[in-house]
Amino acid sequence: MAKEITPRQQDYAQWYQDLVLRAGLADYSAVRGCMVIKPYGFAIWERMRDALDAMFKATGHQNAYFPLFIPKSFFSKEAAHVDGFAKECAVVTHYRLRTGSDGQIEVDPQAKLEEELIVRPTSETIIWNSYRDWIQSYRDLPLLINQWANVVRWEMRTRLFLRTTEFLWQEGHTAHATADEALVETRQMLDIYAHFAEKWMAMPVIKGIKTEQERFAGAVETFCIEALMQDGKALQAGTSHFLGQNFAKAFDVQFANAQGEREYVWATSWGVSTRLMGALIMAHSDDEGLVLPPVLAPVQVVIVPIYKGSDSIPVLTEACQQIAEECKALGLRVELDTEDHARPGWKFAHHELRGVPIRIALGLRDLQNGEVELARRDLRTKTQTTRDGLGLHCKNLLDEIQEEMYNKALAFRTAQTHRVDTKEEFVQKLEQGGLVLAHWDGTGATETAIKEATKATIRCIPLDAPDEEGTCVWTGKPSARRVVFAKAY
RNA sequence: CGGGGUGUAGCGCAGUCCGGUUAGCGUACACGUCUGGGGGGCGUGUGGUCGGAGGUUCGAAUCCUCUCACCCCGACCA
Repeated sequence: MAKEITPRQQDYAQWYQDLVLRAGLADYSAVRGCMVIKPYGFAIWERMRDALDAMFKATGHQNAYFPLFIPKSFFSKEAAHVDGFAKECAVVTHYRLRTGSDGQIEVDPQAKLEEELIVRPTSETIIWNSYRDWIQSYRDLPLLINQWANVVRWEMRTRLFLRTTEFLWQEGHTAHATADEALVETRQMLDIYAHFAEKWMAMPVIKGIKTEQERFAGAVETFCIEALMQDGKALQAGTSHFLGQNFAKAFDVQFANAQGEREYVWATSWGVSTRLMGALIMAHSDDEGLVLPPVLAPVQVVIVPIYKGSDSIPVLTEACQQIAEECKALGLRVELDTEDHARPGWKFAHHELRGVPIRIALGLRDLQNGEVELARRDLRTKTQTTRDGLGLHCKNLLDEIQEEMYNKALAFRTAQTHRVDTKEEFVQKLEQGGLVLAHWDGTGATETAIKEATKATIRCIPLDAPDEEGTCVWTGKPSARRVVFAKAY
C-alpha cells in the first residue's frame, strides 16, 4: 500500500490521479485510454446505478439492451449527429484472425465485413431503427426505455473516470406523441439527475440549458446539470436532451394518432456516466483520501479493535462484533476490521483513504469505560462516545454527515460564484476559477471569442435565471439574463 | 495529432552522462519475534528476459540505430 497522496494545493491533477489509484477505485489497463474499475470503485458505481435505476423505474421506465455494434449506414441518417461523433468512432472492419506465414496472429484480409460496424458512441441510431418497428399507434406511446451499457468514444486525451475511451453509463431513450410530453420528460429526467446529485452525491448542481455550441449532436435542446469541483473548474454531470422529431424523421418513425393521421414521434434521450465517479471524488475528497457521502459509501461504519496483547483479542473482537450487529440491525453497512497483521494506525489511514464516513475504535480502556472512540471522516474529528445506543447514534450521525457534506459543498460553490459586470473583472474572476455569472449577448460569435480569450465556456443558461436587463460583458450589447461561465472539465 | 516525460523486483526509485566482479535501495510480500490508542521495531528470506529488436565491444542497464508502450500538458469532447 502506497502512502503519500500529492496534496491538492501542489498539483490538483496529480492529487486526483493518486487518489483514484491508491484508494483502489481504478487502475490503468493494457489498453490505452481504457481503465479497469476495481472492486471498491465498482461498489460505489453500483450504488449510484441502483439508486438511479430505482428512480427510472419509479417514473415508468423499463430497461432493455441494444447491440454494441451499429451499422455504419445508420450514422449517416442524422446529419448533425454524424458530425458530432464521426471523429471519435471505433470501427470494426473484420471478423476473423488467422495465423500468418511468420506464425504471428494477423487479421484475415479475407474476412472483411461487407458493411463496417461502428462501436456505439451512443445508441440513438440503433435504438430508433428498432423504434420504427415498435411504434405504430399512439397507443404504443409513450415508449420509455433505458439501457445500462458501455460506450466507446476515441478521445485524444483521457483521465481516469472523467474521460476514458470506453465508459459505462445509462442512456434513456423515449418516444412521445407530442412535443410537450417529450419536453416534460426531458425536464423530469433532469430533475431526477439533480435530485440524485444533491441527495445521494451531496453535490449541489445548477440545472440549465446548453447554448447551441454546447448542445448534443442531434438535439433540439440540451439540458444539463453542472457542478463545481474543488479546483474551481466546472463539470457537466448529466445531460437530458429534447430531440424533437430529428431522429423520428431520420428513421421514419411515425404513429397513427387518435384521428388516424400519421405523425412523427417526439423524442428524448438522457444519460449519466461513470464520470459521476470523478465528480464525486473531486467534490468532497481531501489530501488524506476519499470522502464519501454516507448514502453512497459501500462501507458506512468501520470498527477497529485496538488489541493489547493476545489475551485482549477475543474480548475486544467480541465487543466489536456486538457493535457491528447492532449497526447491521439498523440497516447500516458496517465492516469489522479484525485483521491481526495490520496495526491500528495503518488501519486508520487505510479507511480514511477509502473514505469510510465513520470509524469506531475500541480498546480495553474504552471497554472498561463503556465508550468507543468515534471518528468522522468528513471533519477528521474524534470524540469519545458512550457505548449505549451507539448504533442509533451512528445512524443519526450518518444522516448528519450527508447533510453537512452537501452544505459544505454548497457553501464552497457560493463562495466561488461571482457576479461580474465588467470585462476586466470577468477575465480576472475566470482566471481565479469558480463560476462566473455574467451577461451575454446570445451570439455564438461572442461565445467563441470568450472561449479563445479565456478558455472558459458557457456552462449553461440556468433554468432559474431571473430576467435581468443588462449588457454583454464582452460586447456591451443588450442581454436579458445572466449565464454561467467557467473553465470546465 | 503536436509538445514533454517515463520504461530496471508487485509498487516507488538509484545506477546510464564517464561500459568493467554476483545490478542496488526503499516499500510490499513470506516466516519468526517483540508488539498494538495515527501509516511499528528487530532478524531471516523470496522476488529481475534492466520495455523490445538489432548493432558496436573482450565485456552493454550504461554507447549507437530502430521500435513499442504508457503517463502528463495542449487542440476536440461527457
